[in-house]
This record gives sequence, C-alpha cells and structure tokens, in this order.
Amino acid sequence: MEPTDASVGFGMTLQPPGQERSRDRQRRILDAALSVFSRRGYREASVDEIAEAAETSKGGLYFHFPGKQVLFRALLDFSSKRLLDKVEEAIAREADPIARADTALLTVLREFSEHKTMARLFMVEALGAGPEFQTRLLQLHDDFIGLIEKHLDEAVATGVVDAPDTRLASRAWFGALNEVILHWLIKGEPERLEDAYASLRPLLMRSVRAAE
Amino acid sequence: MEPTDASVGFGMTLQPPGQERSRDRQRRILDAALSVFSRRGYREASVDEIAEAAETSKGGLYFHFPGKQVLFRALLDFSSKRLLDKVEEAIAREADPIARADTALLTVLREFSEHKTMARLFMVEALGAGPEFQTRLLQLHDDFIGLIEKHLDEAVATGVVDAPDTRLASRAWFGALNEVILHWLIKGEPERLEDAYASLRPLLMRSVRAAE
Amino acid sequence: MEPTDASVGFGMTLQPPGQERSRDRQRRILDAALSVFSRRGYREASVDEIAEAAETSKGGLYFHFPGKQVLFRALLDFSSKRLLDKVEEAIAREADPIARADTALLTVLREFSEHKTMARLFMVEALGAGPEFQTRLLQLHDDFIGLIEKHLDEAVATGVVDAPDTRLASRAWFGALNEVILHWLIKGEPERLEDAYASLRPLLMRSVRAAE
Amino acid sequence: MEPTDASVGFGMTLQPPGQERSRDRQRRILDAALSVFSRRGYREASVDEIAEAAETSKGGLYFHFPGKQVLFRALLDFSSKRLLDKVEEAIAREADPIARADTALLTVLREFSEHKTMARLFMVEALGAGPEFQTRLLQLHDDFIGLIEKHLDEAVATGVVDAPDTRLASRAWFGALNEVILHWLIKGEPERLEDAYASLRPLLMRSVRAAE
DNA sequence: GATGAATGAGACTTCATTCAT
DNA sequence: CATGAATGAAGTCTCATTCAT
Repeated sequence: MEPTDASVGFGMTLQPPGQERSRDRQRRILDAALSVFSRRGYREASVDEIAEAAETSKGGLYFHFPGKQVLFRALLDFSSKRLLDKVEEAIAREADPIARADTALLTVLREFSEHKTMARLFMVEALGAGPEFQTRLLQLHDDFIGLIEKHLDEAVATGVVDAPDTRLASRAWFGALNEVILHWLIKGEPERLEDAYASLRPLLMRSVRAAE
Repeated sequence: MEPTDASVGFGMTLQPPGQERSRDRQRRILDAALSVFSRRGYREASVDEIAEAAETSKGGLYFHFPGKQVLFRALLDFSSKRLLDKVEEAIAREADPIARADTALLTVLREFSEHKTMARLFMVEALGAGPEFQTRLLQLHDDFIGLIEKHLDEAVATGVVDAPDTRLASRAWFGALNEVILHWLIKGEPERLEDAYASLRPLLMRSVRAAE
Repeated sequence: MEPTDASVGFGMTLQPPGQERSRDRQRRILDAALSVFSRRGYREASVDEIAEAAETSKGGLYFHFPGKQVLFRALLDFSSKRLLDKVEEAIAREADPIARADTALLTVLREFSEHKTMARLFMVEALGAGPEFQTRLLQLHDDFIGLIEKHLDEAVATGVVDAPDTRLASRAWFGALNEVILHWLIKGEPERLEDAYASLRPLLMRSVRAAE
Repeated sequence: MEPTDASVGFGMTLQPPGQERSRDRQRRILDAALSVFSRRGYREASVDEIAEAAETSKGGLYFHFPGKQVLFRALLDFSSKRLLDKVEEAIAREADPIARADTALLTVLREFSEHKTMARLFMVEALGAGPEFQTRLLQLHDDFIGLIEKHLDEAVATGVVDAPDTRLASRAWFGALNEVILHWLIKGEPERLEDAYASLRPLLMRSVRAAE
C-alpha cells in the first residue's frame, strides 16, 4: 500500500523499516479501534469498520490482534497505561500529599476533557463489553483509588486530614468524580469538564476535614 | 375469545379472564427479561432465551413486547418506577430533611442488596445497551439526584447544612454511592451492601457541613 | 414461500400441517446435503450451497440441523440405517447361511450401484470429514462385518465352510468388496457394479473352503 | 550468494553449500508436511502450521513448494516412491512367484506399521483431499495391484495357483489388506499390524487355490 | 393470542497466497 | 533465498424479526 510517510526528495519512498512499520500499523489500528468502539460501543462496533478506519484489511488487523476481544483488551491496557502515566507524572510535580491527591483527580478530568473518546471508553463501553472487561475496569478503578488512598494516608499521618477510612473516602471521591464525568459525557454539561472541579473540590476536602 | 386450554363443562374458566391473564404473562416475561438481561447483558441476551425463561414462545413474547429494545425499555421503566416508589414511600415516613436524603440513599442500597439482578440492570447493563438507554439511565440518575437535592435545599433553608451548590453535592453523593454499589456488584465487597453505609454516611454529611 | 405441493382445486393452498411439513423440510435438506457432500466433499461443501440446493435459507437449515457436523452426522446415520434395513430385509428372504452372507454383499453392491452419491458418501467423504466421522464410519464397517460373521459362524457350525477366524474372513470379504466399489466409484469400472460380483464370489467362497 | 549466517574468517562455510542445503530444506518441509497432514488431514492442516513444524517461514515454504496442493502432491509422490522401492527391493530377494506376491503384502504391512503417519496419509487423508488426489491414490492402488497381479500370473503359468481372473484376485487381496490396515489405524487392533498377516495369508492363498 | 418454522443480513474468524524488504 | 506482514475471499454460525397455521 501507500506509505503514510511522505517520500523525501530522492525520488524514492521511505518505508519505516521492519519493526517500526509494524508498530506503526498497530498504533493506527488502536487509534481506529478507539474511535470506533467509542462511537458505536463494543458489541455494535464491527471488526470490518475498525479495519476500514485503520485503512487495513480485516486479515491485517487479525494479524496484529487475533480477535475482537484481544483488540479491545489491548486498547484498554494501552489507554489506561497512558492515563496512569500522565497522572503519575503530574503527581510527581507536587510535594504536598493533599495537592497530590488533588492533582490526580484534576489530571484525569483534563485528560478526559481532551480525549472524549477515551472517556467514553472507560466510563461506558468497557462496562458494556462483557464480564471480563467489567472486572478489568473495576480493577482500574481500584488502582486509581489506591493511588488516592496512598496520598490521603500520608495526609492523615501529617494530620492535615481526618478520615477513619481512607479507602472508602478515596472510593467516594472517585465515585463523585465518575458521576460528574458521566454527566458531562452523556448530557454535555458542563461544557468544559475541568470547570466542574472548582465546585467539587471543596466538597471532597470537607468530607475528610481538610483545611480548605 | 376462548383461552386455548379452557376448562370444560361449567361455563367458567379456571384461567384469569382476559386482561388479567395478559398482565400475568407480561409480568412473567418481564421477570424473565430481568433475569436474562442481568445475567448476560443486553446484547448477549437472546430473545429466544428470554422467551424460554418466561415459558412462552418467541411469537408470544413479540405479541406483548414488539421488539427487544421495547422489552428492555419496558423493563427499565417498570423497575425504576418500582424503585422510586419504594424510595418515596420510605422518605414519606421521615420528617427531617437530612433524614429524608439519608433514607433515600439507604433505601436504594437496601433494594439493590435484595435484588442484585436489578442492581446489575441499572448499574451495568443499561449503560451497555446503546445510546438510547444511556440517556435514559442518566435521566434516572438526574431524577434521583433531584430528589436528594430537594431535601438538601430544605436542609440549607433550615440552616442545618451549608453547601453552596446542592445540585453538585447531590451528584457527588450519588456518585459515591454508585461506586460503592458497583464495587459490591462486581467484586462482591462488602458482603452485605448496606454495611457500607455506616462508614459512608459521615463522609457525605461532612461534605455539606451537616452536624453529625 | 411457495408451497411445494400444488394447490388443489378450491382456490386455496394445501400445506402439509405442522409436523409433517417440518419432516418434509428436513428430508429435503438431507437430500440436498447428500447431493452436495457427495459432489464436493465434506470440507469443500458449503452450508450456503446445501441451503440453496434445499431451497431453504441458511437460517432455516440451521434451525433443523444446528451445525455442519450435525447435518453430516444426521445424513450418515439416516443413510446407514436405510442401507442396513435394506440388507436385513434381503437377508430375511434367504434361509441358507451362505446365501445370507452372499445376499448381504450383493445387496450392498446393488444399493450403491443405484445410489452412487450414497456410495461416495460412505466410501470416500466420510473418511475425509475428520476423526469423528472416521471412527463412526469404521464402526459401520464393523457392524456390517459382524453381520457377515454371524452367518459365516452358522455356516461353520453346519460344516459347509471351514474358517478358523470368521471375524477376519468377514473383514477380508468386506475389504475386497470395498476395493471393488472404490474402483468403480473413481475409475468407473465395471460399468454395472453388480457385474463384479459374479467373478468376486468364487474367490470369497474358496477363501473359506465353501463348496461352490 | 552468501548464506545468511555465514561462518567468518576462514573462507569456508559450516553450511552445506547451495544445492544440498536446499535439498535439506525440502526434506525438512516434507517431513513436517507428513506429520501435520497426517495429524490434521489435508484441509484442516494449515500452511502456517507446516511451516512452523519445518522451522521455516511461510514464504520459505512457498519458495520450495508453490502451493498447498503442490506440497501434498510432492509428499504423496515421494512417499509412494519410497514405499514401492522398498517393496520391489524386498521382492527381488524372493524367487518363487507366490513368495513374491506374499512378500509384497507383508512389506507394505511392515512399512505402515513402522510409519503410521504414512499409513494415515495413504489410507485416509489422500481420500479426503479432493478429486485430484482420489484419482492419484486409486492409481497407486492399481500400480500395486498390478504388481501383485504380475506375480500371480506367473504362478498361474507354473500351475501353483488357479484363478480365472488374477486382476480381480489381486484387487480382492489388496482390498482385504486395506481393510485390515484401516482397522488397525483407526481402532488400533491388532497392536502390531504385522501380526494380522499370519491369519490373513491362508485366506488369500485359498482364494486362489494355492497349496498352503 | 400463541406457536415455532423460516428468513436474511451481518458478525467474527481463517487461511492460501503474494510480495516488499 | 528467507521473512513475515498484508490481502481478501470465503466460511460457519447467530439472531432479531416475521408470519402462516
């Protein structure tokens, strides 16, 4: 087929060599999968459509991801890793435990705000993709909740917050965030998702008796 | 019209006459649908399986509910009405606004705890059943959130709570509850769902500065 | 669709009622399956083609036979039962044990001669349809061999034949027959399959020292 | 042309040079093909699997055998030549015409007994591989039958056997043998295939009135 | 009203074959 | 010569829906 890269001045075409080309193709398929799964849902999405969106053949798709489930799983793994990396990167820039928990939530909001398709993937479609993915998604929830919990625990240790059950508090925070995101996704309010955080934050802080 | 398995000789029937029998059938189908949709998910559930579970034929099912979507919608409407009725009934027995909001949440927990299939229906499967049902589900969320908000507003009016945005607070409460329920549904913890509320309640109350 | 039976004079169509109609359809599918499997082989035959030959839809075929294997198995069972019935019927008309064994072989030749497609089914396609059917086919061989053996044993008891291992003799007879049939099937010689028996018979008889 | 994994510095290669290496590769592919075709059947076997078993790439396989059919045909030719060679070699060591026919059969049994995969190839899979191979296989049958016939004719000439139609007798012998082999292949009896011959031989001999 | 046979579009997946590197 | 990514046709099977009985 035609190379995605432009040719470069010597009258010949430059193909990314071997492995790189393969990775490129995989990436293109994952992009297409994100777009289609997010638009149509897991079950409604057809492999045909994804292949077409990725400008590949069905067989080519199956070469890289041998099955619809496998593809969805790969997409979920890839996207969640990407999201968690962003969050941890953002957290690393903060010193205060409260600020860190705070940043975690805000970063998620920002990422989802920028990548609405990914938001749909995590908030909606992964739940509708069958038991396997429900468990997987809930594990992600718990990973993230654990991350908040860790910083909340530190905050408790330094006395700036007071919560008898930081695990539950983290879960409650996460749930509150979730609902706000879901509302935004499906009803479109508020227009800029991040704006919700200004009002949400005080509620969360008060719930663990943090000084505001 | 004569029932197909009419009793004979006394000019009367042992079957509930006409309309009532029909309602019975509808009810049996809805029960079956709840069971199957909850177990398999909307897309994975087949009309065949529901008909079999309802001890009817496929054609019979289609007489009462002309389509799979229609059936799912009817089930959602029926179940949500039932749930809201229960909640309002419970609220009516309380006088204090805080206690009312409180009772609303607790009643939901109790109902879901008793009817796990219904919980799955609302928390998981309705999201995976396509855009139409996502919107419908989110409307239900908002209905319920509105109900909490109303009592929260009253509480603000009487000065027992202090929250600048009761809508958002209600949403946050609802989200927190949601996440706890989801965790219970998919990971099975805590064993008795209602037990979670004892720990969750203080968090919620503090978030709106309610005296505990 | 259109009824296969003609309408009958009263301006209305006569459908075979219920069960009969279903059996009819099954029969039509089996006929089509025999024709297609025999012509193309098990693997090469497509369900589409069989459905078309049966003037049904693919879904209709799957309603009656839920899978290609199931269909092939049903066809094999149906045909083998039919063949064995014919053989036993023919045997019943003979009194002498030798004549009975004799008749068994000859009847098979005649049936196959008349129904070449069935011959292909048993001699060729069943072997190429995968391990399950290989075992099933060999069982059929053994059933038939057992039938010959029984009469050979009787003949031994009355002293008209002399064979130390009637099981093996039966197997050898069967094998000889098989090879003759196969040759006829694939190379087309002799033109009339039954003609081969006149020459084959003395060989078989001599092999068990039967008086000719 | 340089081998891809050339040894270095001594101007010589540890790889068999050119043609020999190619023959090696071909042999390895044929071995793999025998193993896979025999285990899975012609249609079920995938070129991928054969390539993997031969420790080559699919492209490499296609270089040596440009197509699945071609490969199967080559395998059949190679194996049948090998088998016929063995048989003729064994025959050459016998002087008596009866002993020669005898040896032919026994050698086949022995070869198949030692190479069960090859037995499957000839007895089962070649029949299931489509019309082309059925004809080819039947030609092999006839080649072998012709070989027996030749010696039987000689025996008739010397008066030690008496058979009006040696062609048919040969075919019958061959068929008897075939059935015994098939039984062994699929039902596993007798454990050692050669053991069957002791009992089978007298039957065959008697069928042509040979002195035993 | 109920039944269940029938339809037909469409889903996922496999695989022989090709070909640029 | 070898590799393995890519193609695309074809295959089996599912299932919501319809309709004659």
